[in-house]
Amino acid sequence: MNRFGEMHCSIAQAVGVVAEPWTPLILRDLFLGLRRFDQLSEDLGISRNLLTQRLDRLQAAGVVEKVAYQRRPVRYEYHLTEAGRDIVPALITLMAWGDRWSTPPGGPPALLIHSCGEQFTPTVTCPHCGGPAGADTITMVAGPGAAQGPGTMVLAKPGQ
Amino acid sequence: MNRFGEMHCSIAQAVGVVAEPWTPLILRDLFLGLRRFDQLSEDLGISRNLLTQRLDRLQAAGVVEKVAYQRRPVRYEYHLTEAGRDIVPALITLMAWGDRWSTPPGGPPALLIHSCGEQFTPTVTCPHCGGPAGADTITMVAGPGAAQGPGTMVLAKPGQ
DNA sequence: ATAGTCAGTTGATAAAGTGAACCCTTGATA
DNA sequence: TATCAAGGGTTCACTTTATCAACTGACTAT
Repeated sequence: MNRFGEMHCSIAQAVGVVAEPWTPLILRDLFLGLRRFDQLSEDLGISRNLLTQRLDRLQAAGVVEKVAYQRRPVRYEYHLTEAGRDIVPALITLMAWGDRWSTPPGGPPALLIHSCGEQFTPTVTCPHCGGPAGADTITMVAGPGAAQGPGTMVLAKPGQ
Repeated sequence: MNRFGEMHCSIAQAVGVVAEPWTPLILRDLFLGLRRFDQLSEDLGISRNLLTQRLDRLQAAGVVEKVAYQRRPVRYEYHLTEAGRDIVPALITLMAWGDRWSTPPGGPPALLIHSCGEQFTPTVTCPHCGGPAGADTITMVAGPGAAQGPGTMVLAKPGQ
């Protein structure tokens, strides 16, 4: 766990696990179906020792699992766990932001197809009313676990 | 622009801008209403030279703008631009993930209230059918701007 | 005159990341 | 029996980033 993981903030928690350099791209590749160390290494161009370290940390965080796919010699591949698959909505939301604000020449490199059959841009919504949830439609308030500490100046009440 | 910004992948684009260490937390604080250099520095505990550099990069990326709020002496504060406010859905999706998978003792540090009046957990959906968009309900396919290069092994067609 | 505020800059030290080469187990080939 | 190749790493020298503390500069308030 790094220093972000110690902050009393769920964004910092998430960032501490999945926003280290390269990690979001490792997760994307695992989602897209790459499984093997050498595939990830080749696709991303990340140095191999760092890939080892990242996969270890993701495994420790319960986001990725290492599975032996053969014996003699033992060889492993990496899969997303449930927690890992659950990060996909955040990844595609980031992807939509990237498409919108750094328009690549020639159009978006990738598109999303929903199980309903439509190509779509993911939208973050409130499950009660179905309306969009964005900077203009939400308010963040202190929750039951609010505490003082780094990164909590706004929400934590003094003296708590 | 760092090496992620050069990849032909919208996730890498977004990561290159908003997933450098500390940056998501800077954006969160700006969304929550912190504006001034010293407030950010104190709240986060980030070193001041790195905060300077991060704000410069965010400004260059068009995510943050620097506004003089007084003359004599000139003093600046930082605001989210439209692109910056548009990253909020991704931030709260990450926050929901953090709440779900690293349950903090005492409950979540922060809660979200939607403009409809309800406290909610953000959901990523397909705008056509309204259904949830997650690892099990989406497919990623090559888009018009697909190209070969680092991080594109799965989607880009060989020979393109 | 002295102290304090704000928004940084400077510089020494420590931590992370890079790139290339090497290692180990094993199956296949010469 | 070499020896080659595949897969999944580890080691090491080097470069880049980050941290921490102190300092600067332009002012205002006392």
